[in-house]
This record gives sequence, C-alpha cells and structure tokens, in this order.
Amino acid sequence: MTHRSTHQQPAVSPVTDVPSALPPVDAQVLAETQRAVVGWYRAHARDLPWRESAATAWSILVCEVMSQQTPVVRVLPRWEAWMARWPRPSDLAAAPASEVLLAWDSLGYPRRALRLQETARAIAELHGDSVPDSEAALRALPGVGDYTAAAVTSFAHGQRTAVLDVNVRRVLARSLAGLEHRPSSVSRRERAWAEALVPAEDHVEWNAGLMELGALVCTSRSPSCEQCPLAQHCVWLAAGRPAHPTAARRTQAWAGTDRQLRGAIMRCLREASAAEQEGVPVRLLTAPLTELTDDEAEALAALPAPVHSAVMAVRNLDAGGERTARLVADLLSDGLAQRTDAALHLPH
DNA sequence: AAGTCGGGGGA
DNA sequence: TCCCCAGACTT
Repeated sequence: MTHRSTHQQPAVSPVTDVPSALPPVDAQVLAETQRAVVGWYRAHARDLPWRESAATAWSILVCEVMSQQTPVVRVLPRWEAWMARWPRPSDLAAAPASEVLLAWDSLGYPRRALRLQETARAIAELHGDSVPDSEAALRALPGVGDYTAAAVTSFAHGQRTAVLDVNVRRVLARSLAGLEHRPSSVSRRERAWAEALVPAEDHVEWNAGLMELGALVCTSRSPSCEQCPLAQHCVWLAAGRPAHPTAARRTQAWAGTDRQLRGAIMRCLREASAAEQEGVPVRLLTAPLTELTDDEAEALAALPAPVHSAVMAVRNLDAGGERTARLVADLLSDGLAQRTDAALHLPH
C-alpha cells in the first residue's frame, strides 16, 4: 500500500552552479524584449476577471493567494463566488471560519484560506479595510510572501516592481540567460537581475505578460517556441533548446501518508456540510468505522453518494480510525476543521 | 537549504 | 506514473 516513493533523479549539479547564469543583458535586446512582451500581452492575454478595471486591490490579493501553487483555471470559479460573497476584507473577517473553508472548496492547502481570513482581519483593523500599498506592509500579512506582495504592488497599485513567480523566472531564464530551468530558489542576485529588467513604463504589462507567456507559451514541459514573441531574441532557443541538468529533487511521498488522509478527511467534511446545506440530514456516527452497529452501517449506506464515497475514502485509508482521530484533533486545533467534526467517526 | 503543506490535470 | 502549478512558512 505504501509507496514511500523516494524516487530520485540522478544527482547532478544544480542550475545555480552554472557560472554564466543570469548574465548582463544588452540594452538593445532588453528594449526589444520589453516591447515584444508588452505587445504580445495586449494582443493575446486571457481576459481574466481580476485584470479588469473593476477589480479591487482586495480582489486581486484574494486571487493571488488562491493562485499560490494552484492553476488559474481552477481558481476562477472559486474566486468569483468568493468575491461575490465577501467583497471587502471586513466581510471576510466577519465570516465563520467553517464557511471560509467550505468556500475554499478543493483548492488545496486549506491553511491558505485561514491565513487569508487573518489577513482580512489585519487589513480591516489595521489598515482601514483597504489593502496596503507598501511591499513591506503587505509582506507582514499572514500568507503573503515575496511573490504575492510584489504582485499586489504591481497589479493592484501599479508600482514598478519585479514580480517573480515560476513563470516569470522561467521566461527570463530561457530568453535572456539561455537556461532551460530557473534556479531552485530566488537568490538576492536573481532578484536584482530581474528588477533591473522591469521597464520604466508599462510595468503591469511586463509583469503580467511574462507570467502569461510562461503559462501559455513558454511552459515548463513543452514550450511552443514557434508562437513565442521572444523567439527572435531567445538565447535558449538560439542555442537549440539545450536540456539543462536539474538539481536532484525527490518527489514527496503520498500514498499512505497522513497528508493523504488529512485531505480525505477535509473532503469528507466538505461533502457532509454541503449535504446538510441541501437539507439532507447527515447522521452523526460516533463509533469507529470498524465497530459500527447494524443501524449505523445502514445509516452510512444511506448517506448521499458524495458523502458516502468521502466517508469510504477515509475508511479505506484508515480502517481502524486511530489516525483519523488523531488527525481530526490536529485539524481542529489548527482551526482547519471548524464545526464540521460532527460528520466524522471519532472513537471515544 | 530542505521539508511540509492539497489537489487536479496533462504528458 | 510523474510532473507541474501566479508559494509561504518552519526547521
């Protein structure tokens, strides 16, 4: 059952060891690159709702947090519902945490939802319900790191700053440094290098354009260089798209881990709450799944299909219920399970 | 610098 | 299957 996959790629020198990484960029090349990115963005960017003029700084901050490690297409519907429900920071601040977690749905990393609510409270109480515009103040908010602070500074407040997400870093690494992959982490040096590349005007189109290019054209796996506006200047393409050795990176284990079970528990809680909101009475079972009475087993079988399957998923992962009990206690103490523990099967 | 934190879709 | 995704935070 447990594949503690510690699969490891051959150990080779990480990208950061390449001596010629992040070279100075010729002014002419930079100017043409900037023009190409901005022009391409204006012509080909997706019309995402948080890019419209009606988007508030708060809605942009929400979208950035939701997009942390989560593809944009998955964020879209949840963001729409979220902003309709809690248009201002103070609205989210006043919401029950259980509702916040339910609205987060299956975006993943649910602690981001709790941190976002903490951030909403901080903005409401400390900043007059409006998103701060200094990167330092933003960076002090829970769940707001270097990327998110820069993104809000650029996209919500129009200030000139380098927004370094995985897309921007990949596009810059390839087109201007000839590297297939970005360095593993953002060094002071890379940040300074990238900041010097931001044009004096059109910062938003530069930052958003690089992100869009990385998401749609200059993708990690199979870039579409034939339709890239930077193809003429791209150092990596000119070199024949050399495969660059990547740093050895072990993939995280999943099957059999607490993390997997925790995810199943959270799904179970979501499904049960959804069923309750639909008016379906979700019966509370207080015995471990292994010790159900006939009546309880019958009640379990009668649960709505999504709830039933969610319960069975938890059961399959932890038939004895001991890990479930421990993890639910952890989730409750972390604020991640709020009120919804009622639908679970806690040994007692 | 390395580990931990979900979840889903594509190659 | 493995990899990747508008990262942040702790150790």
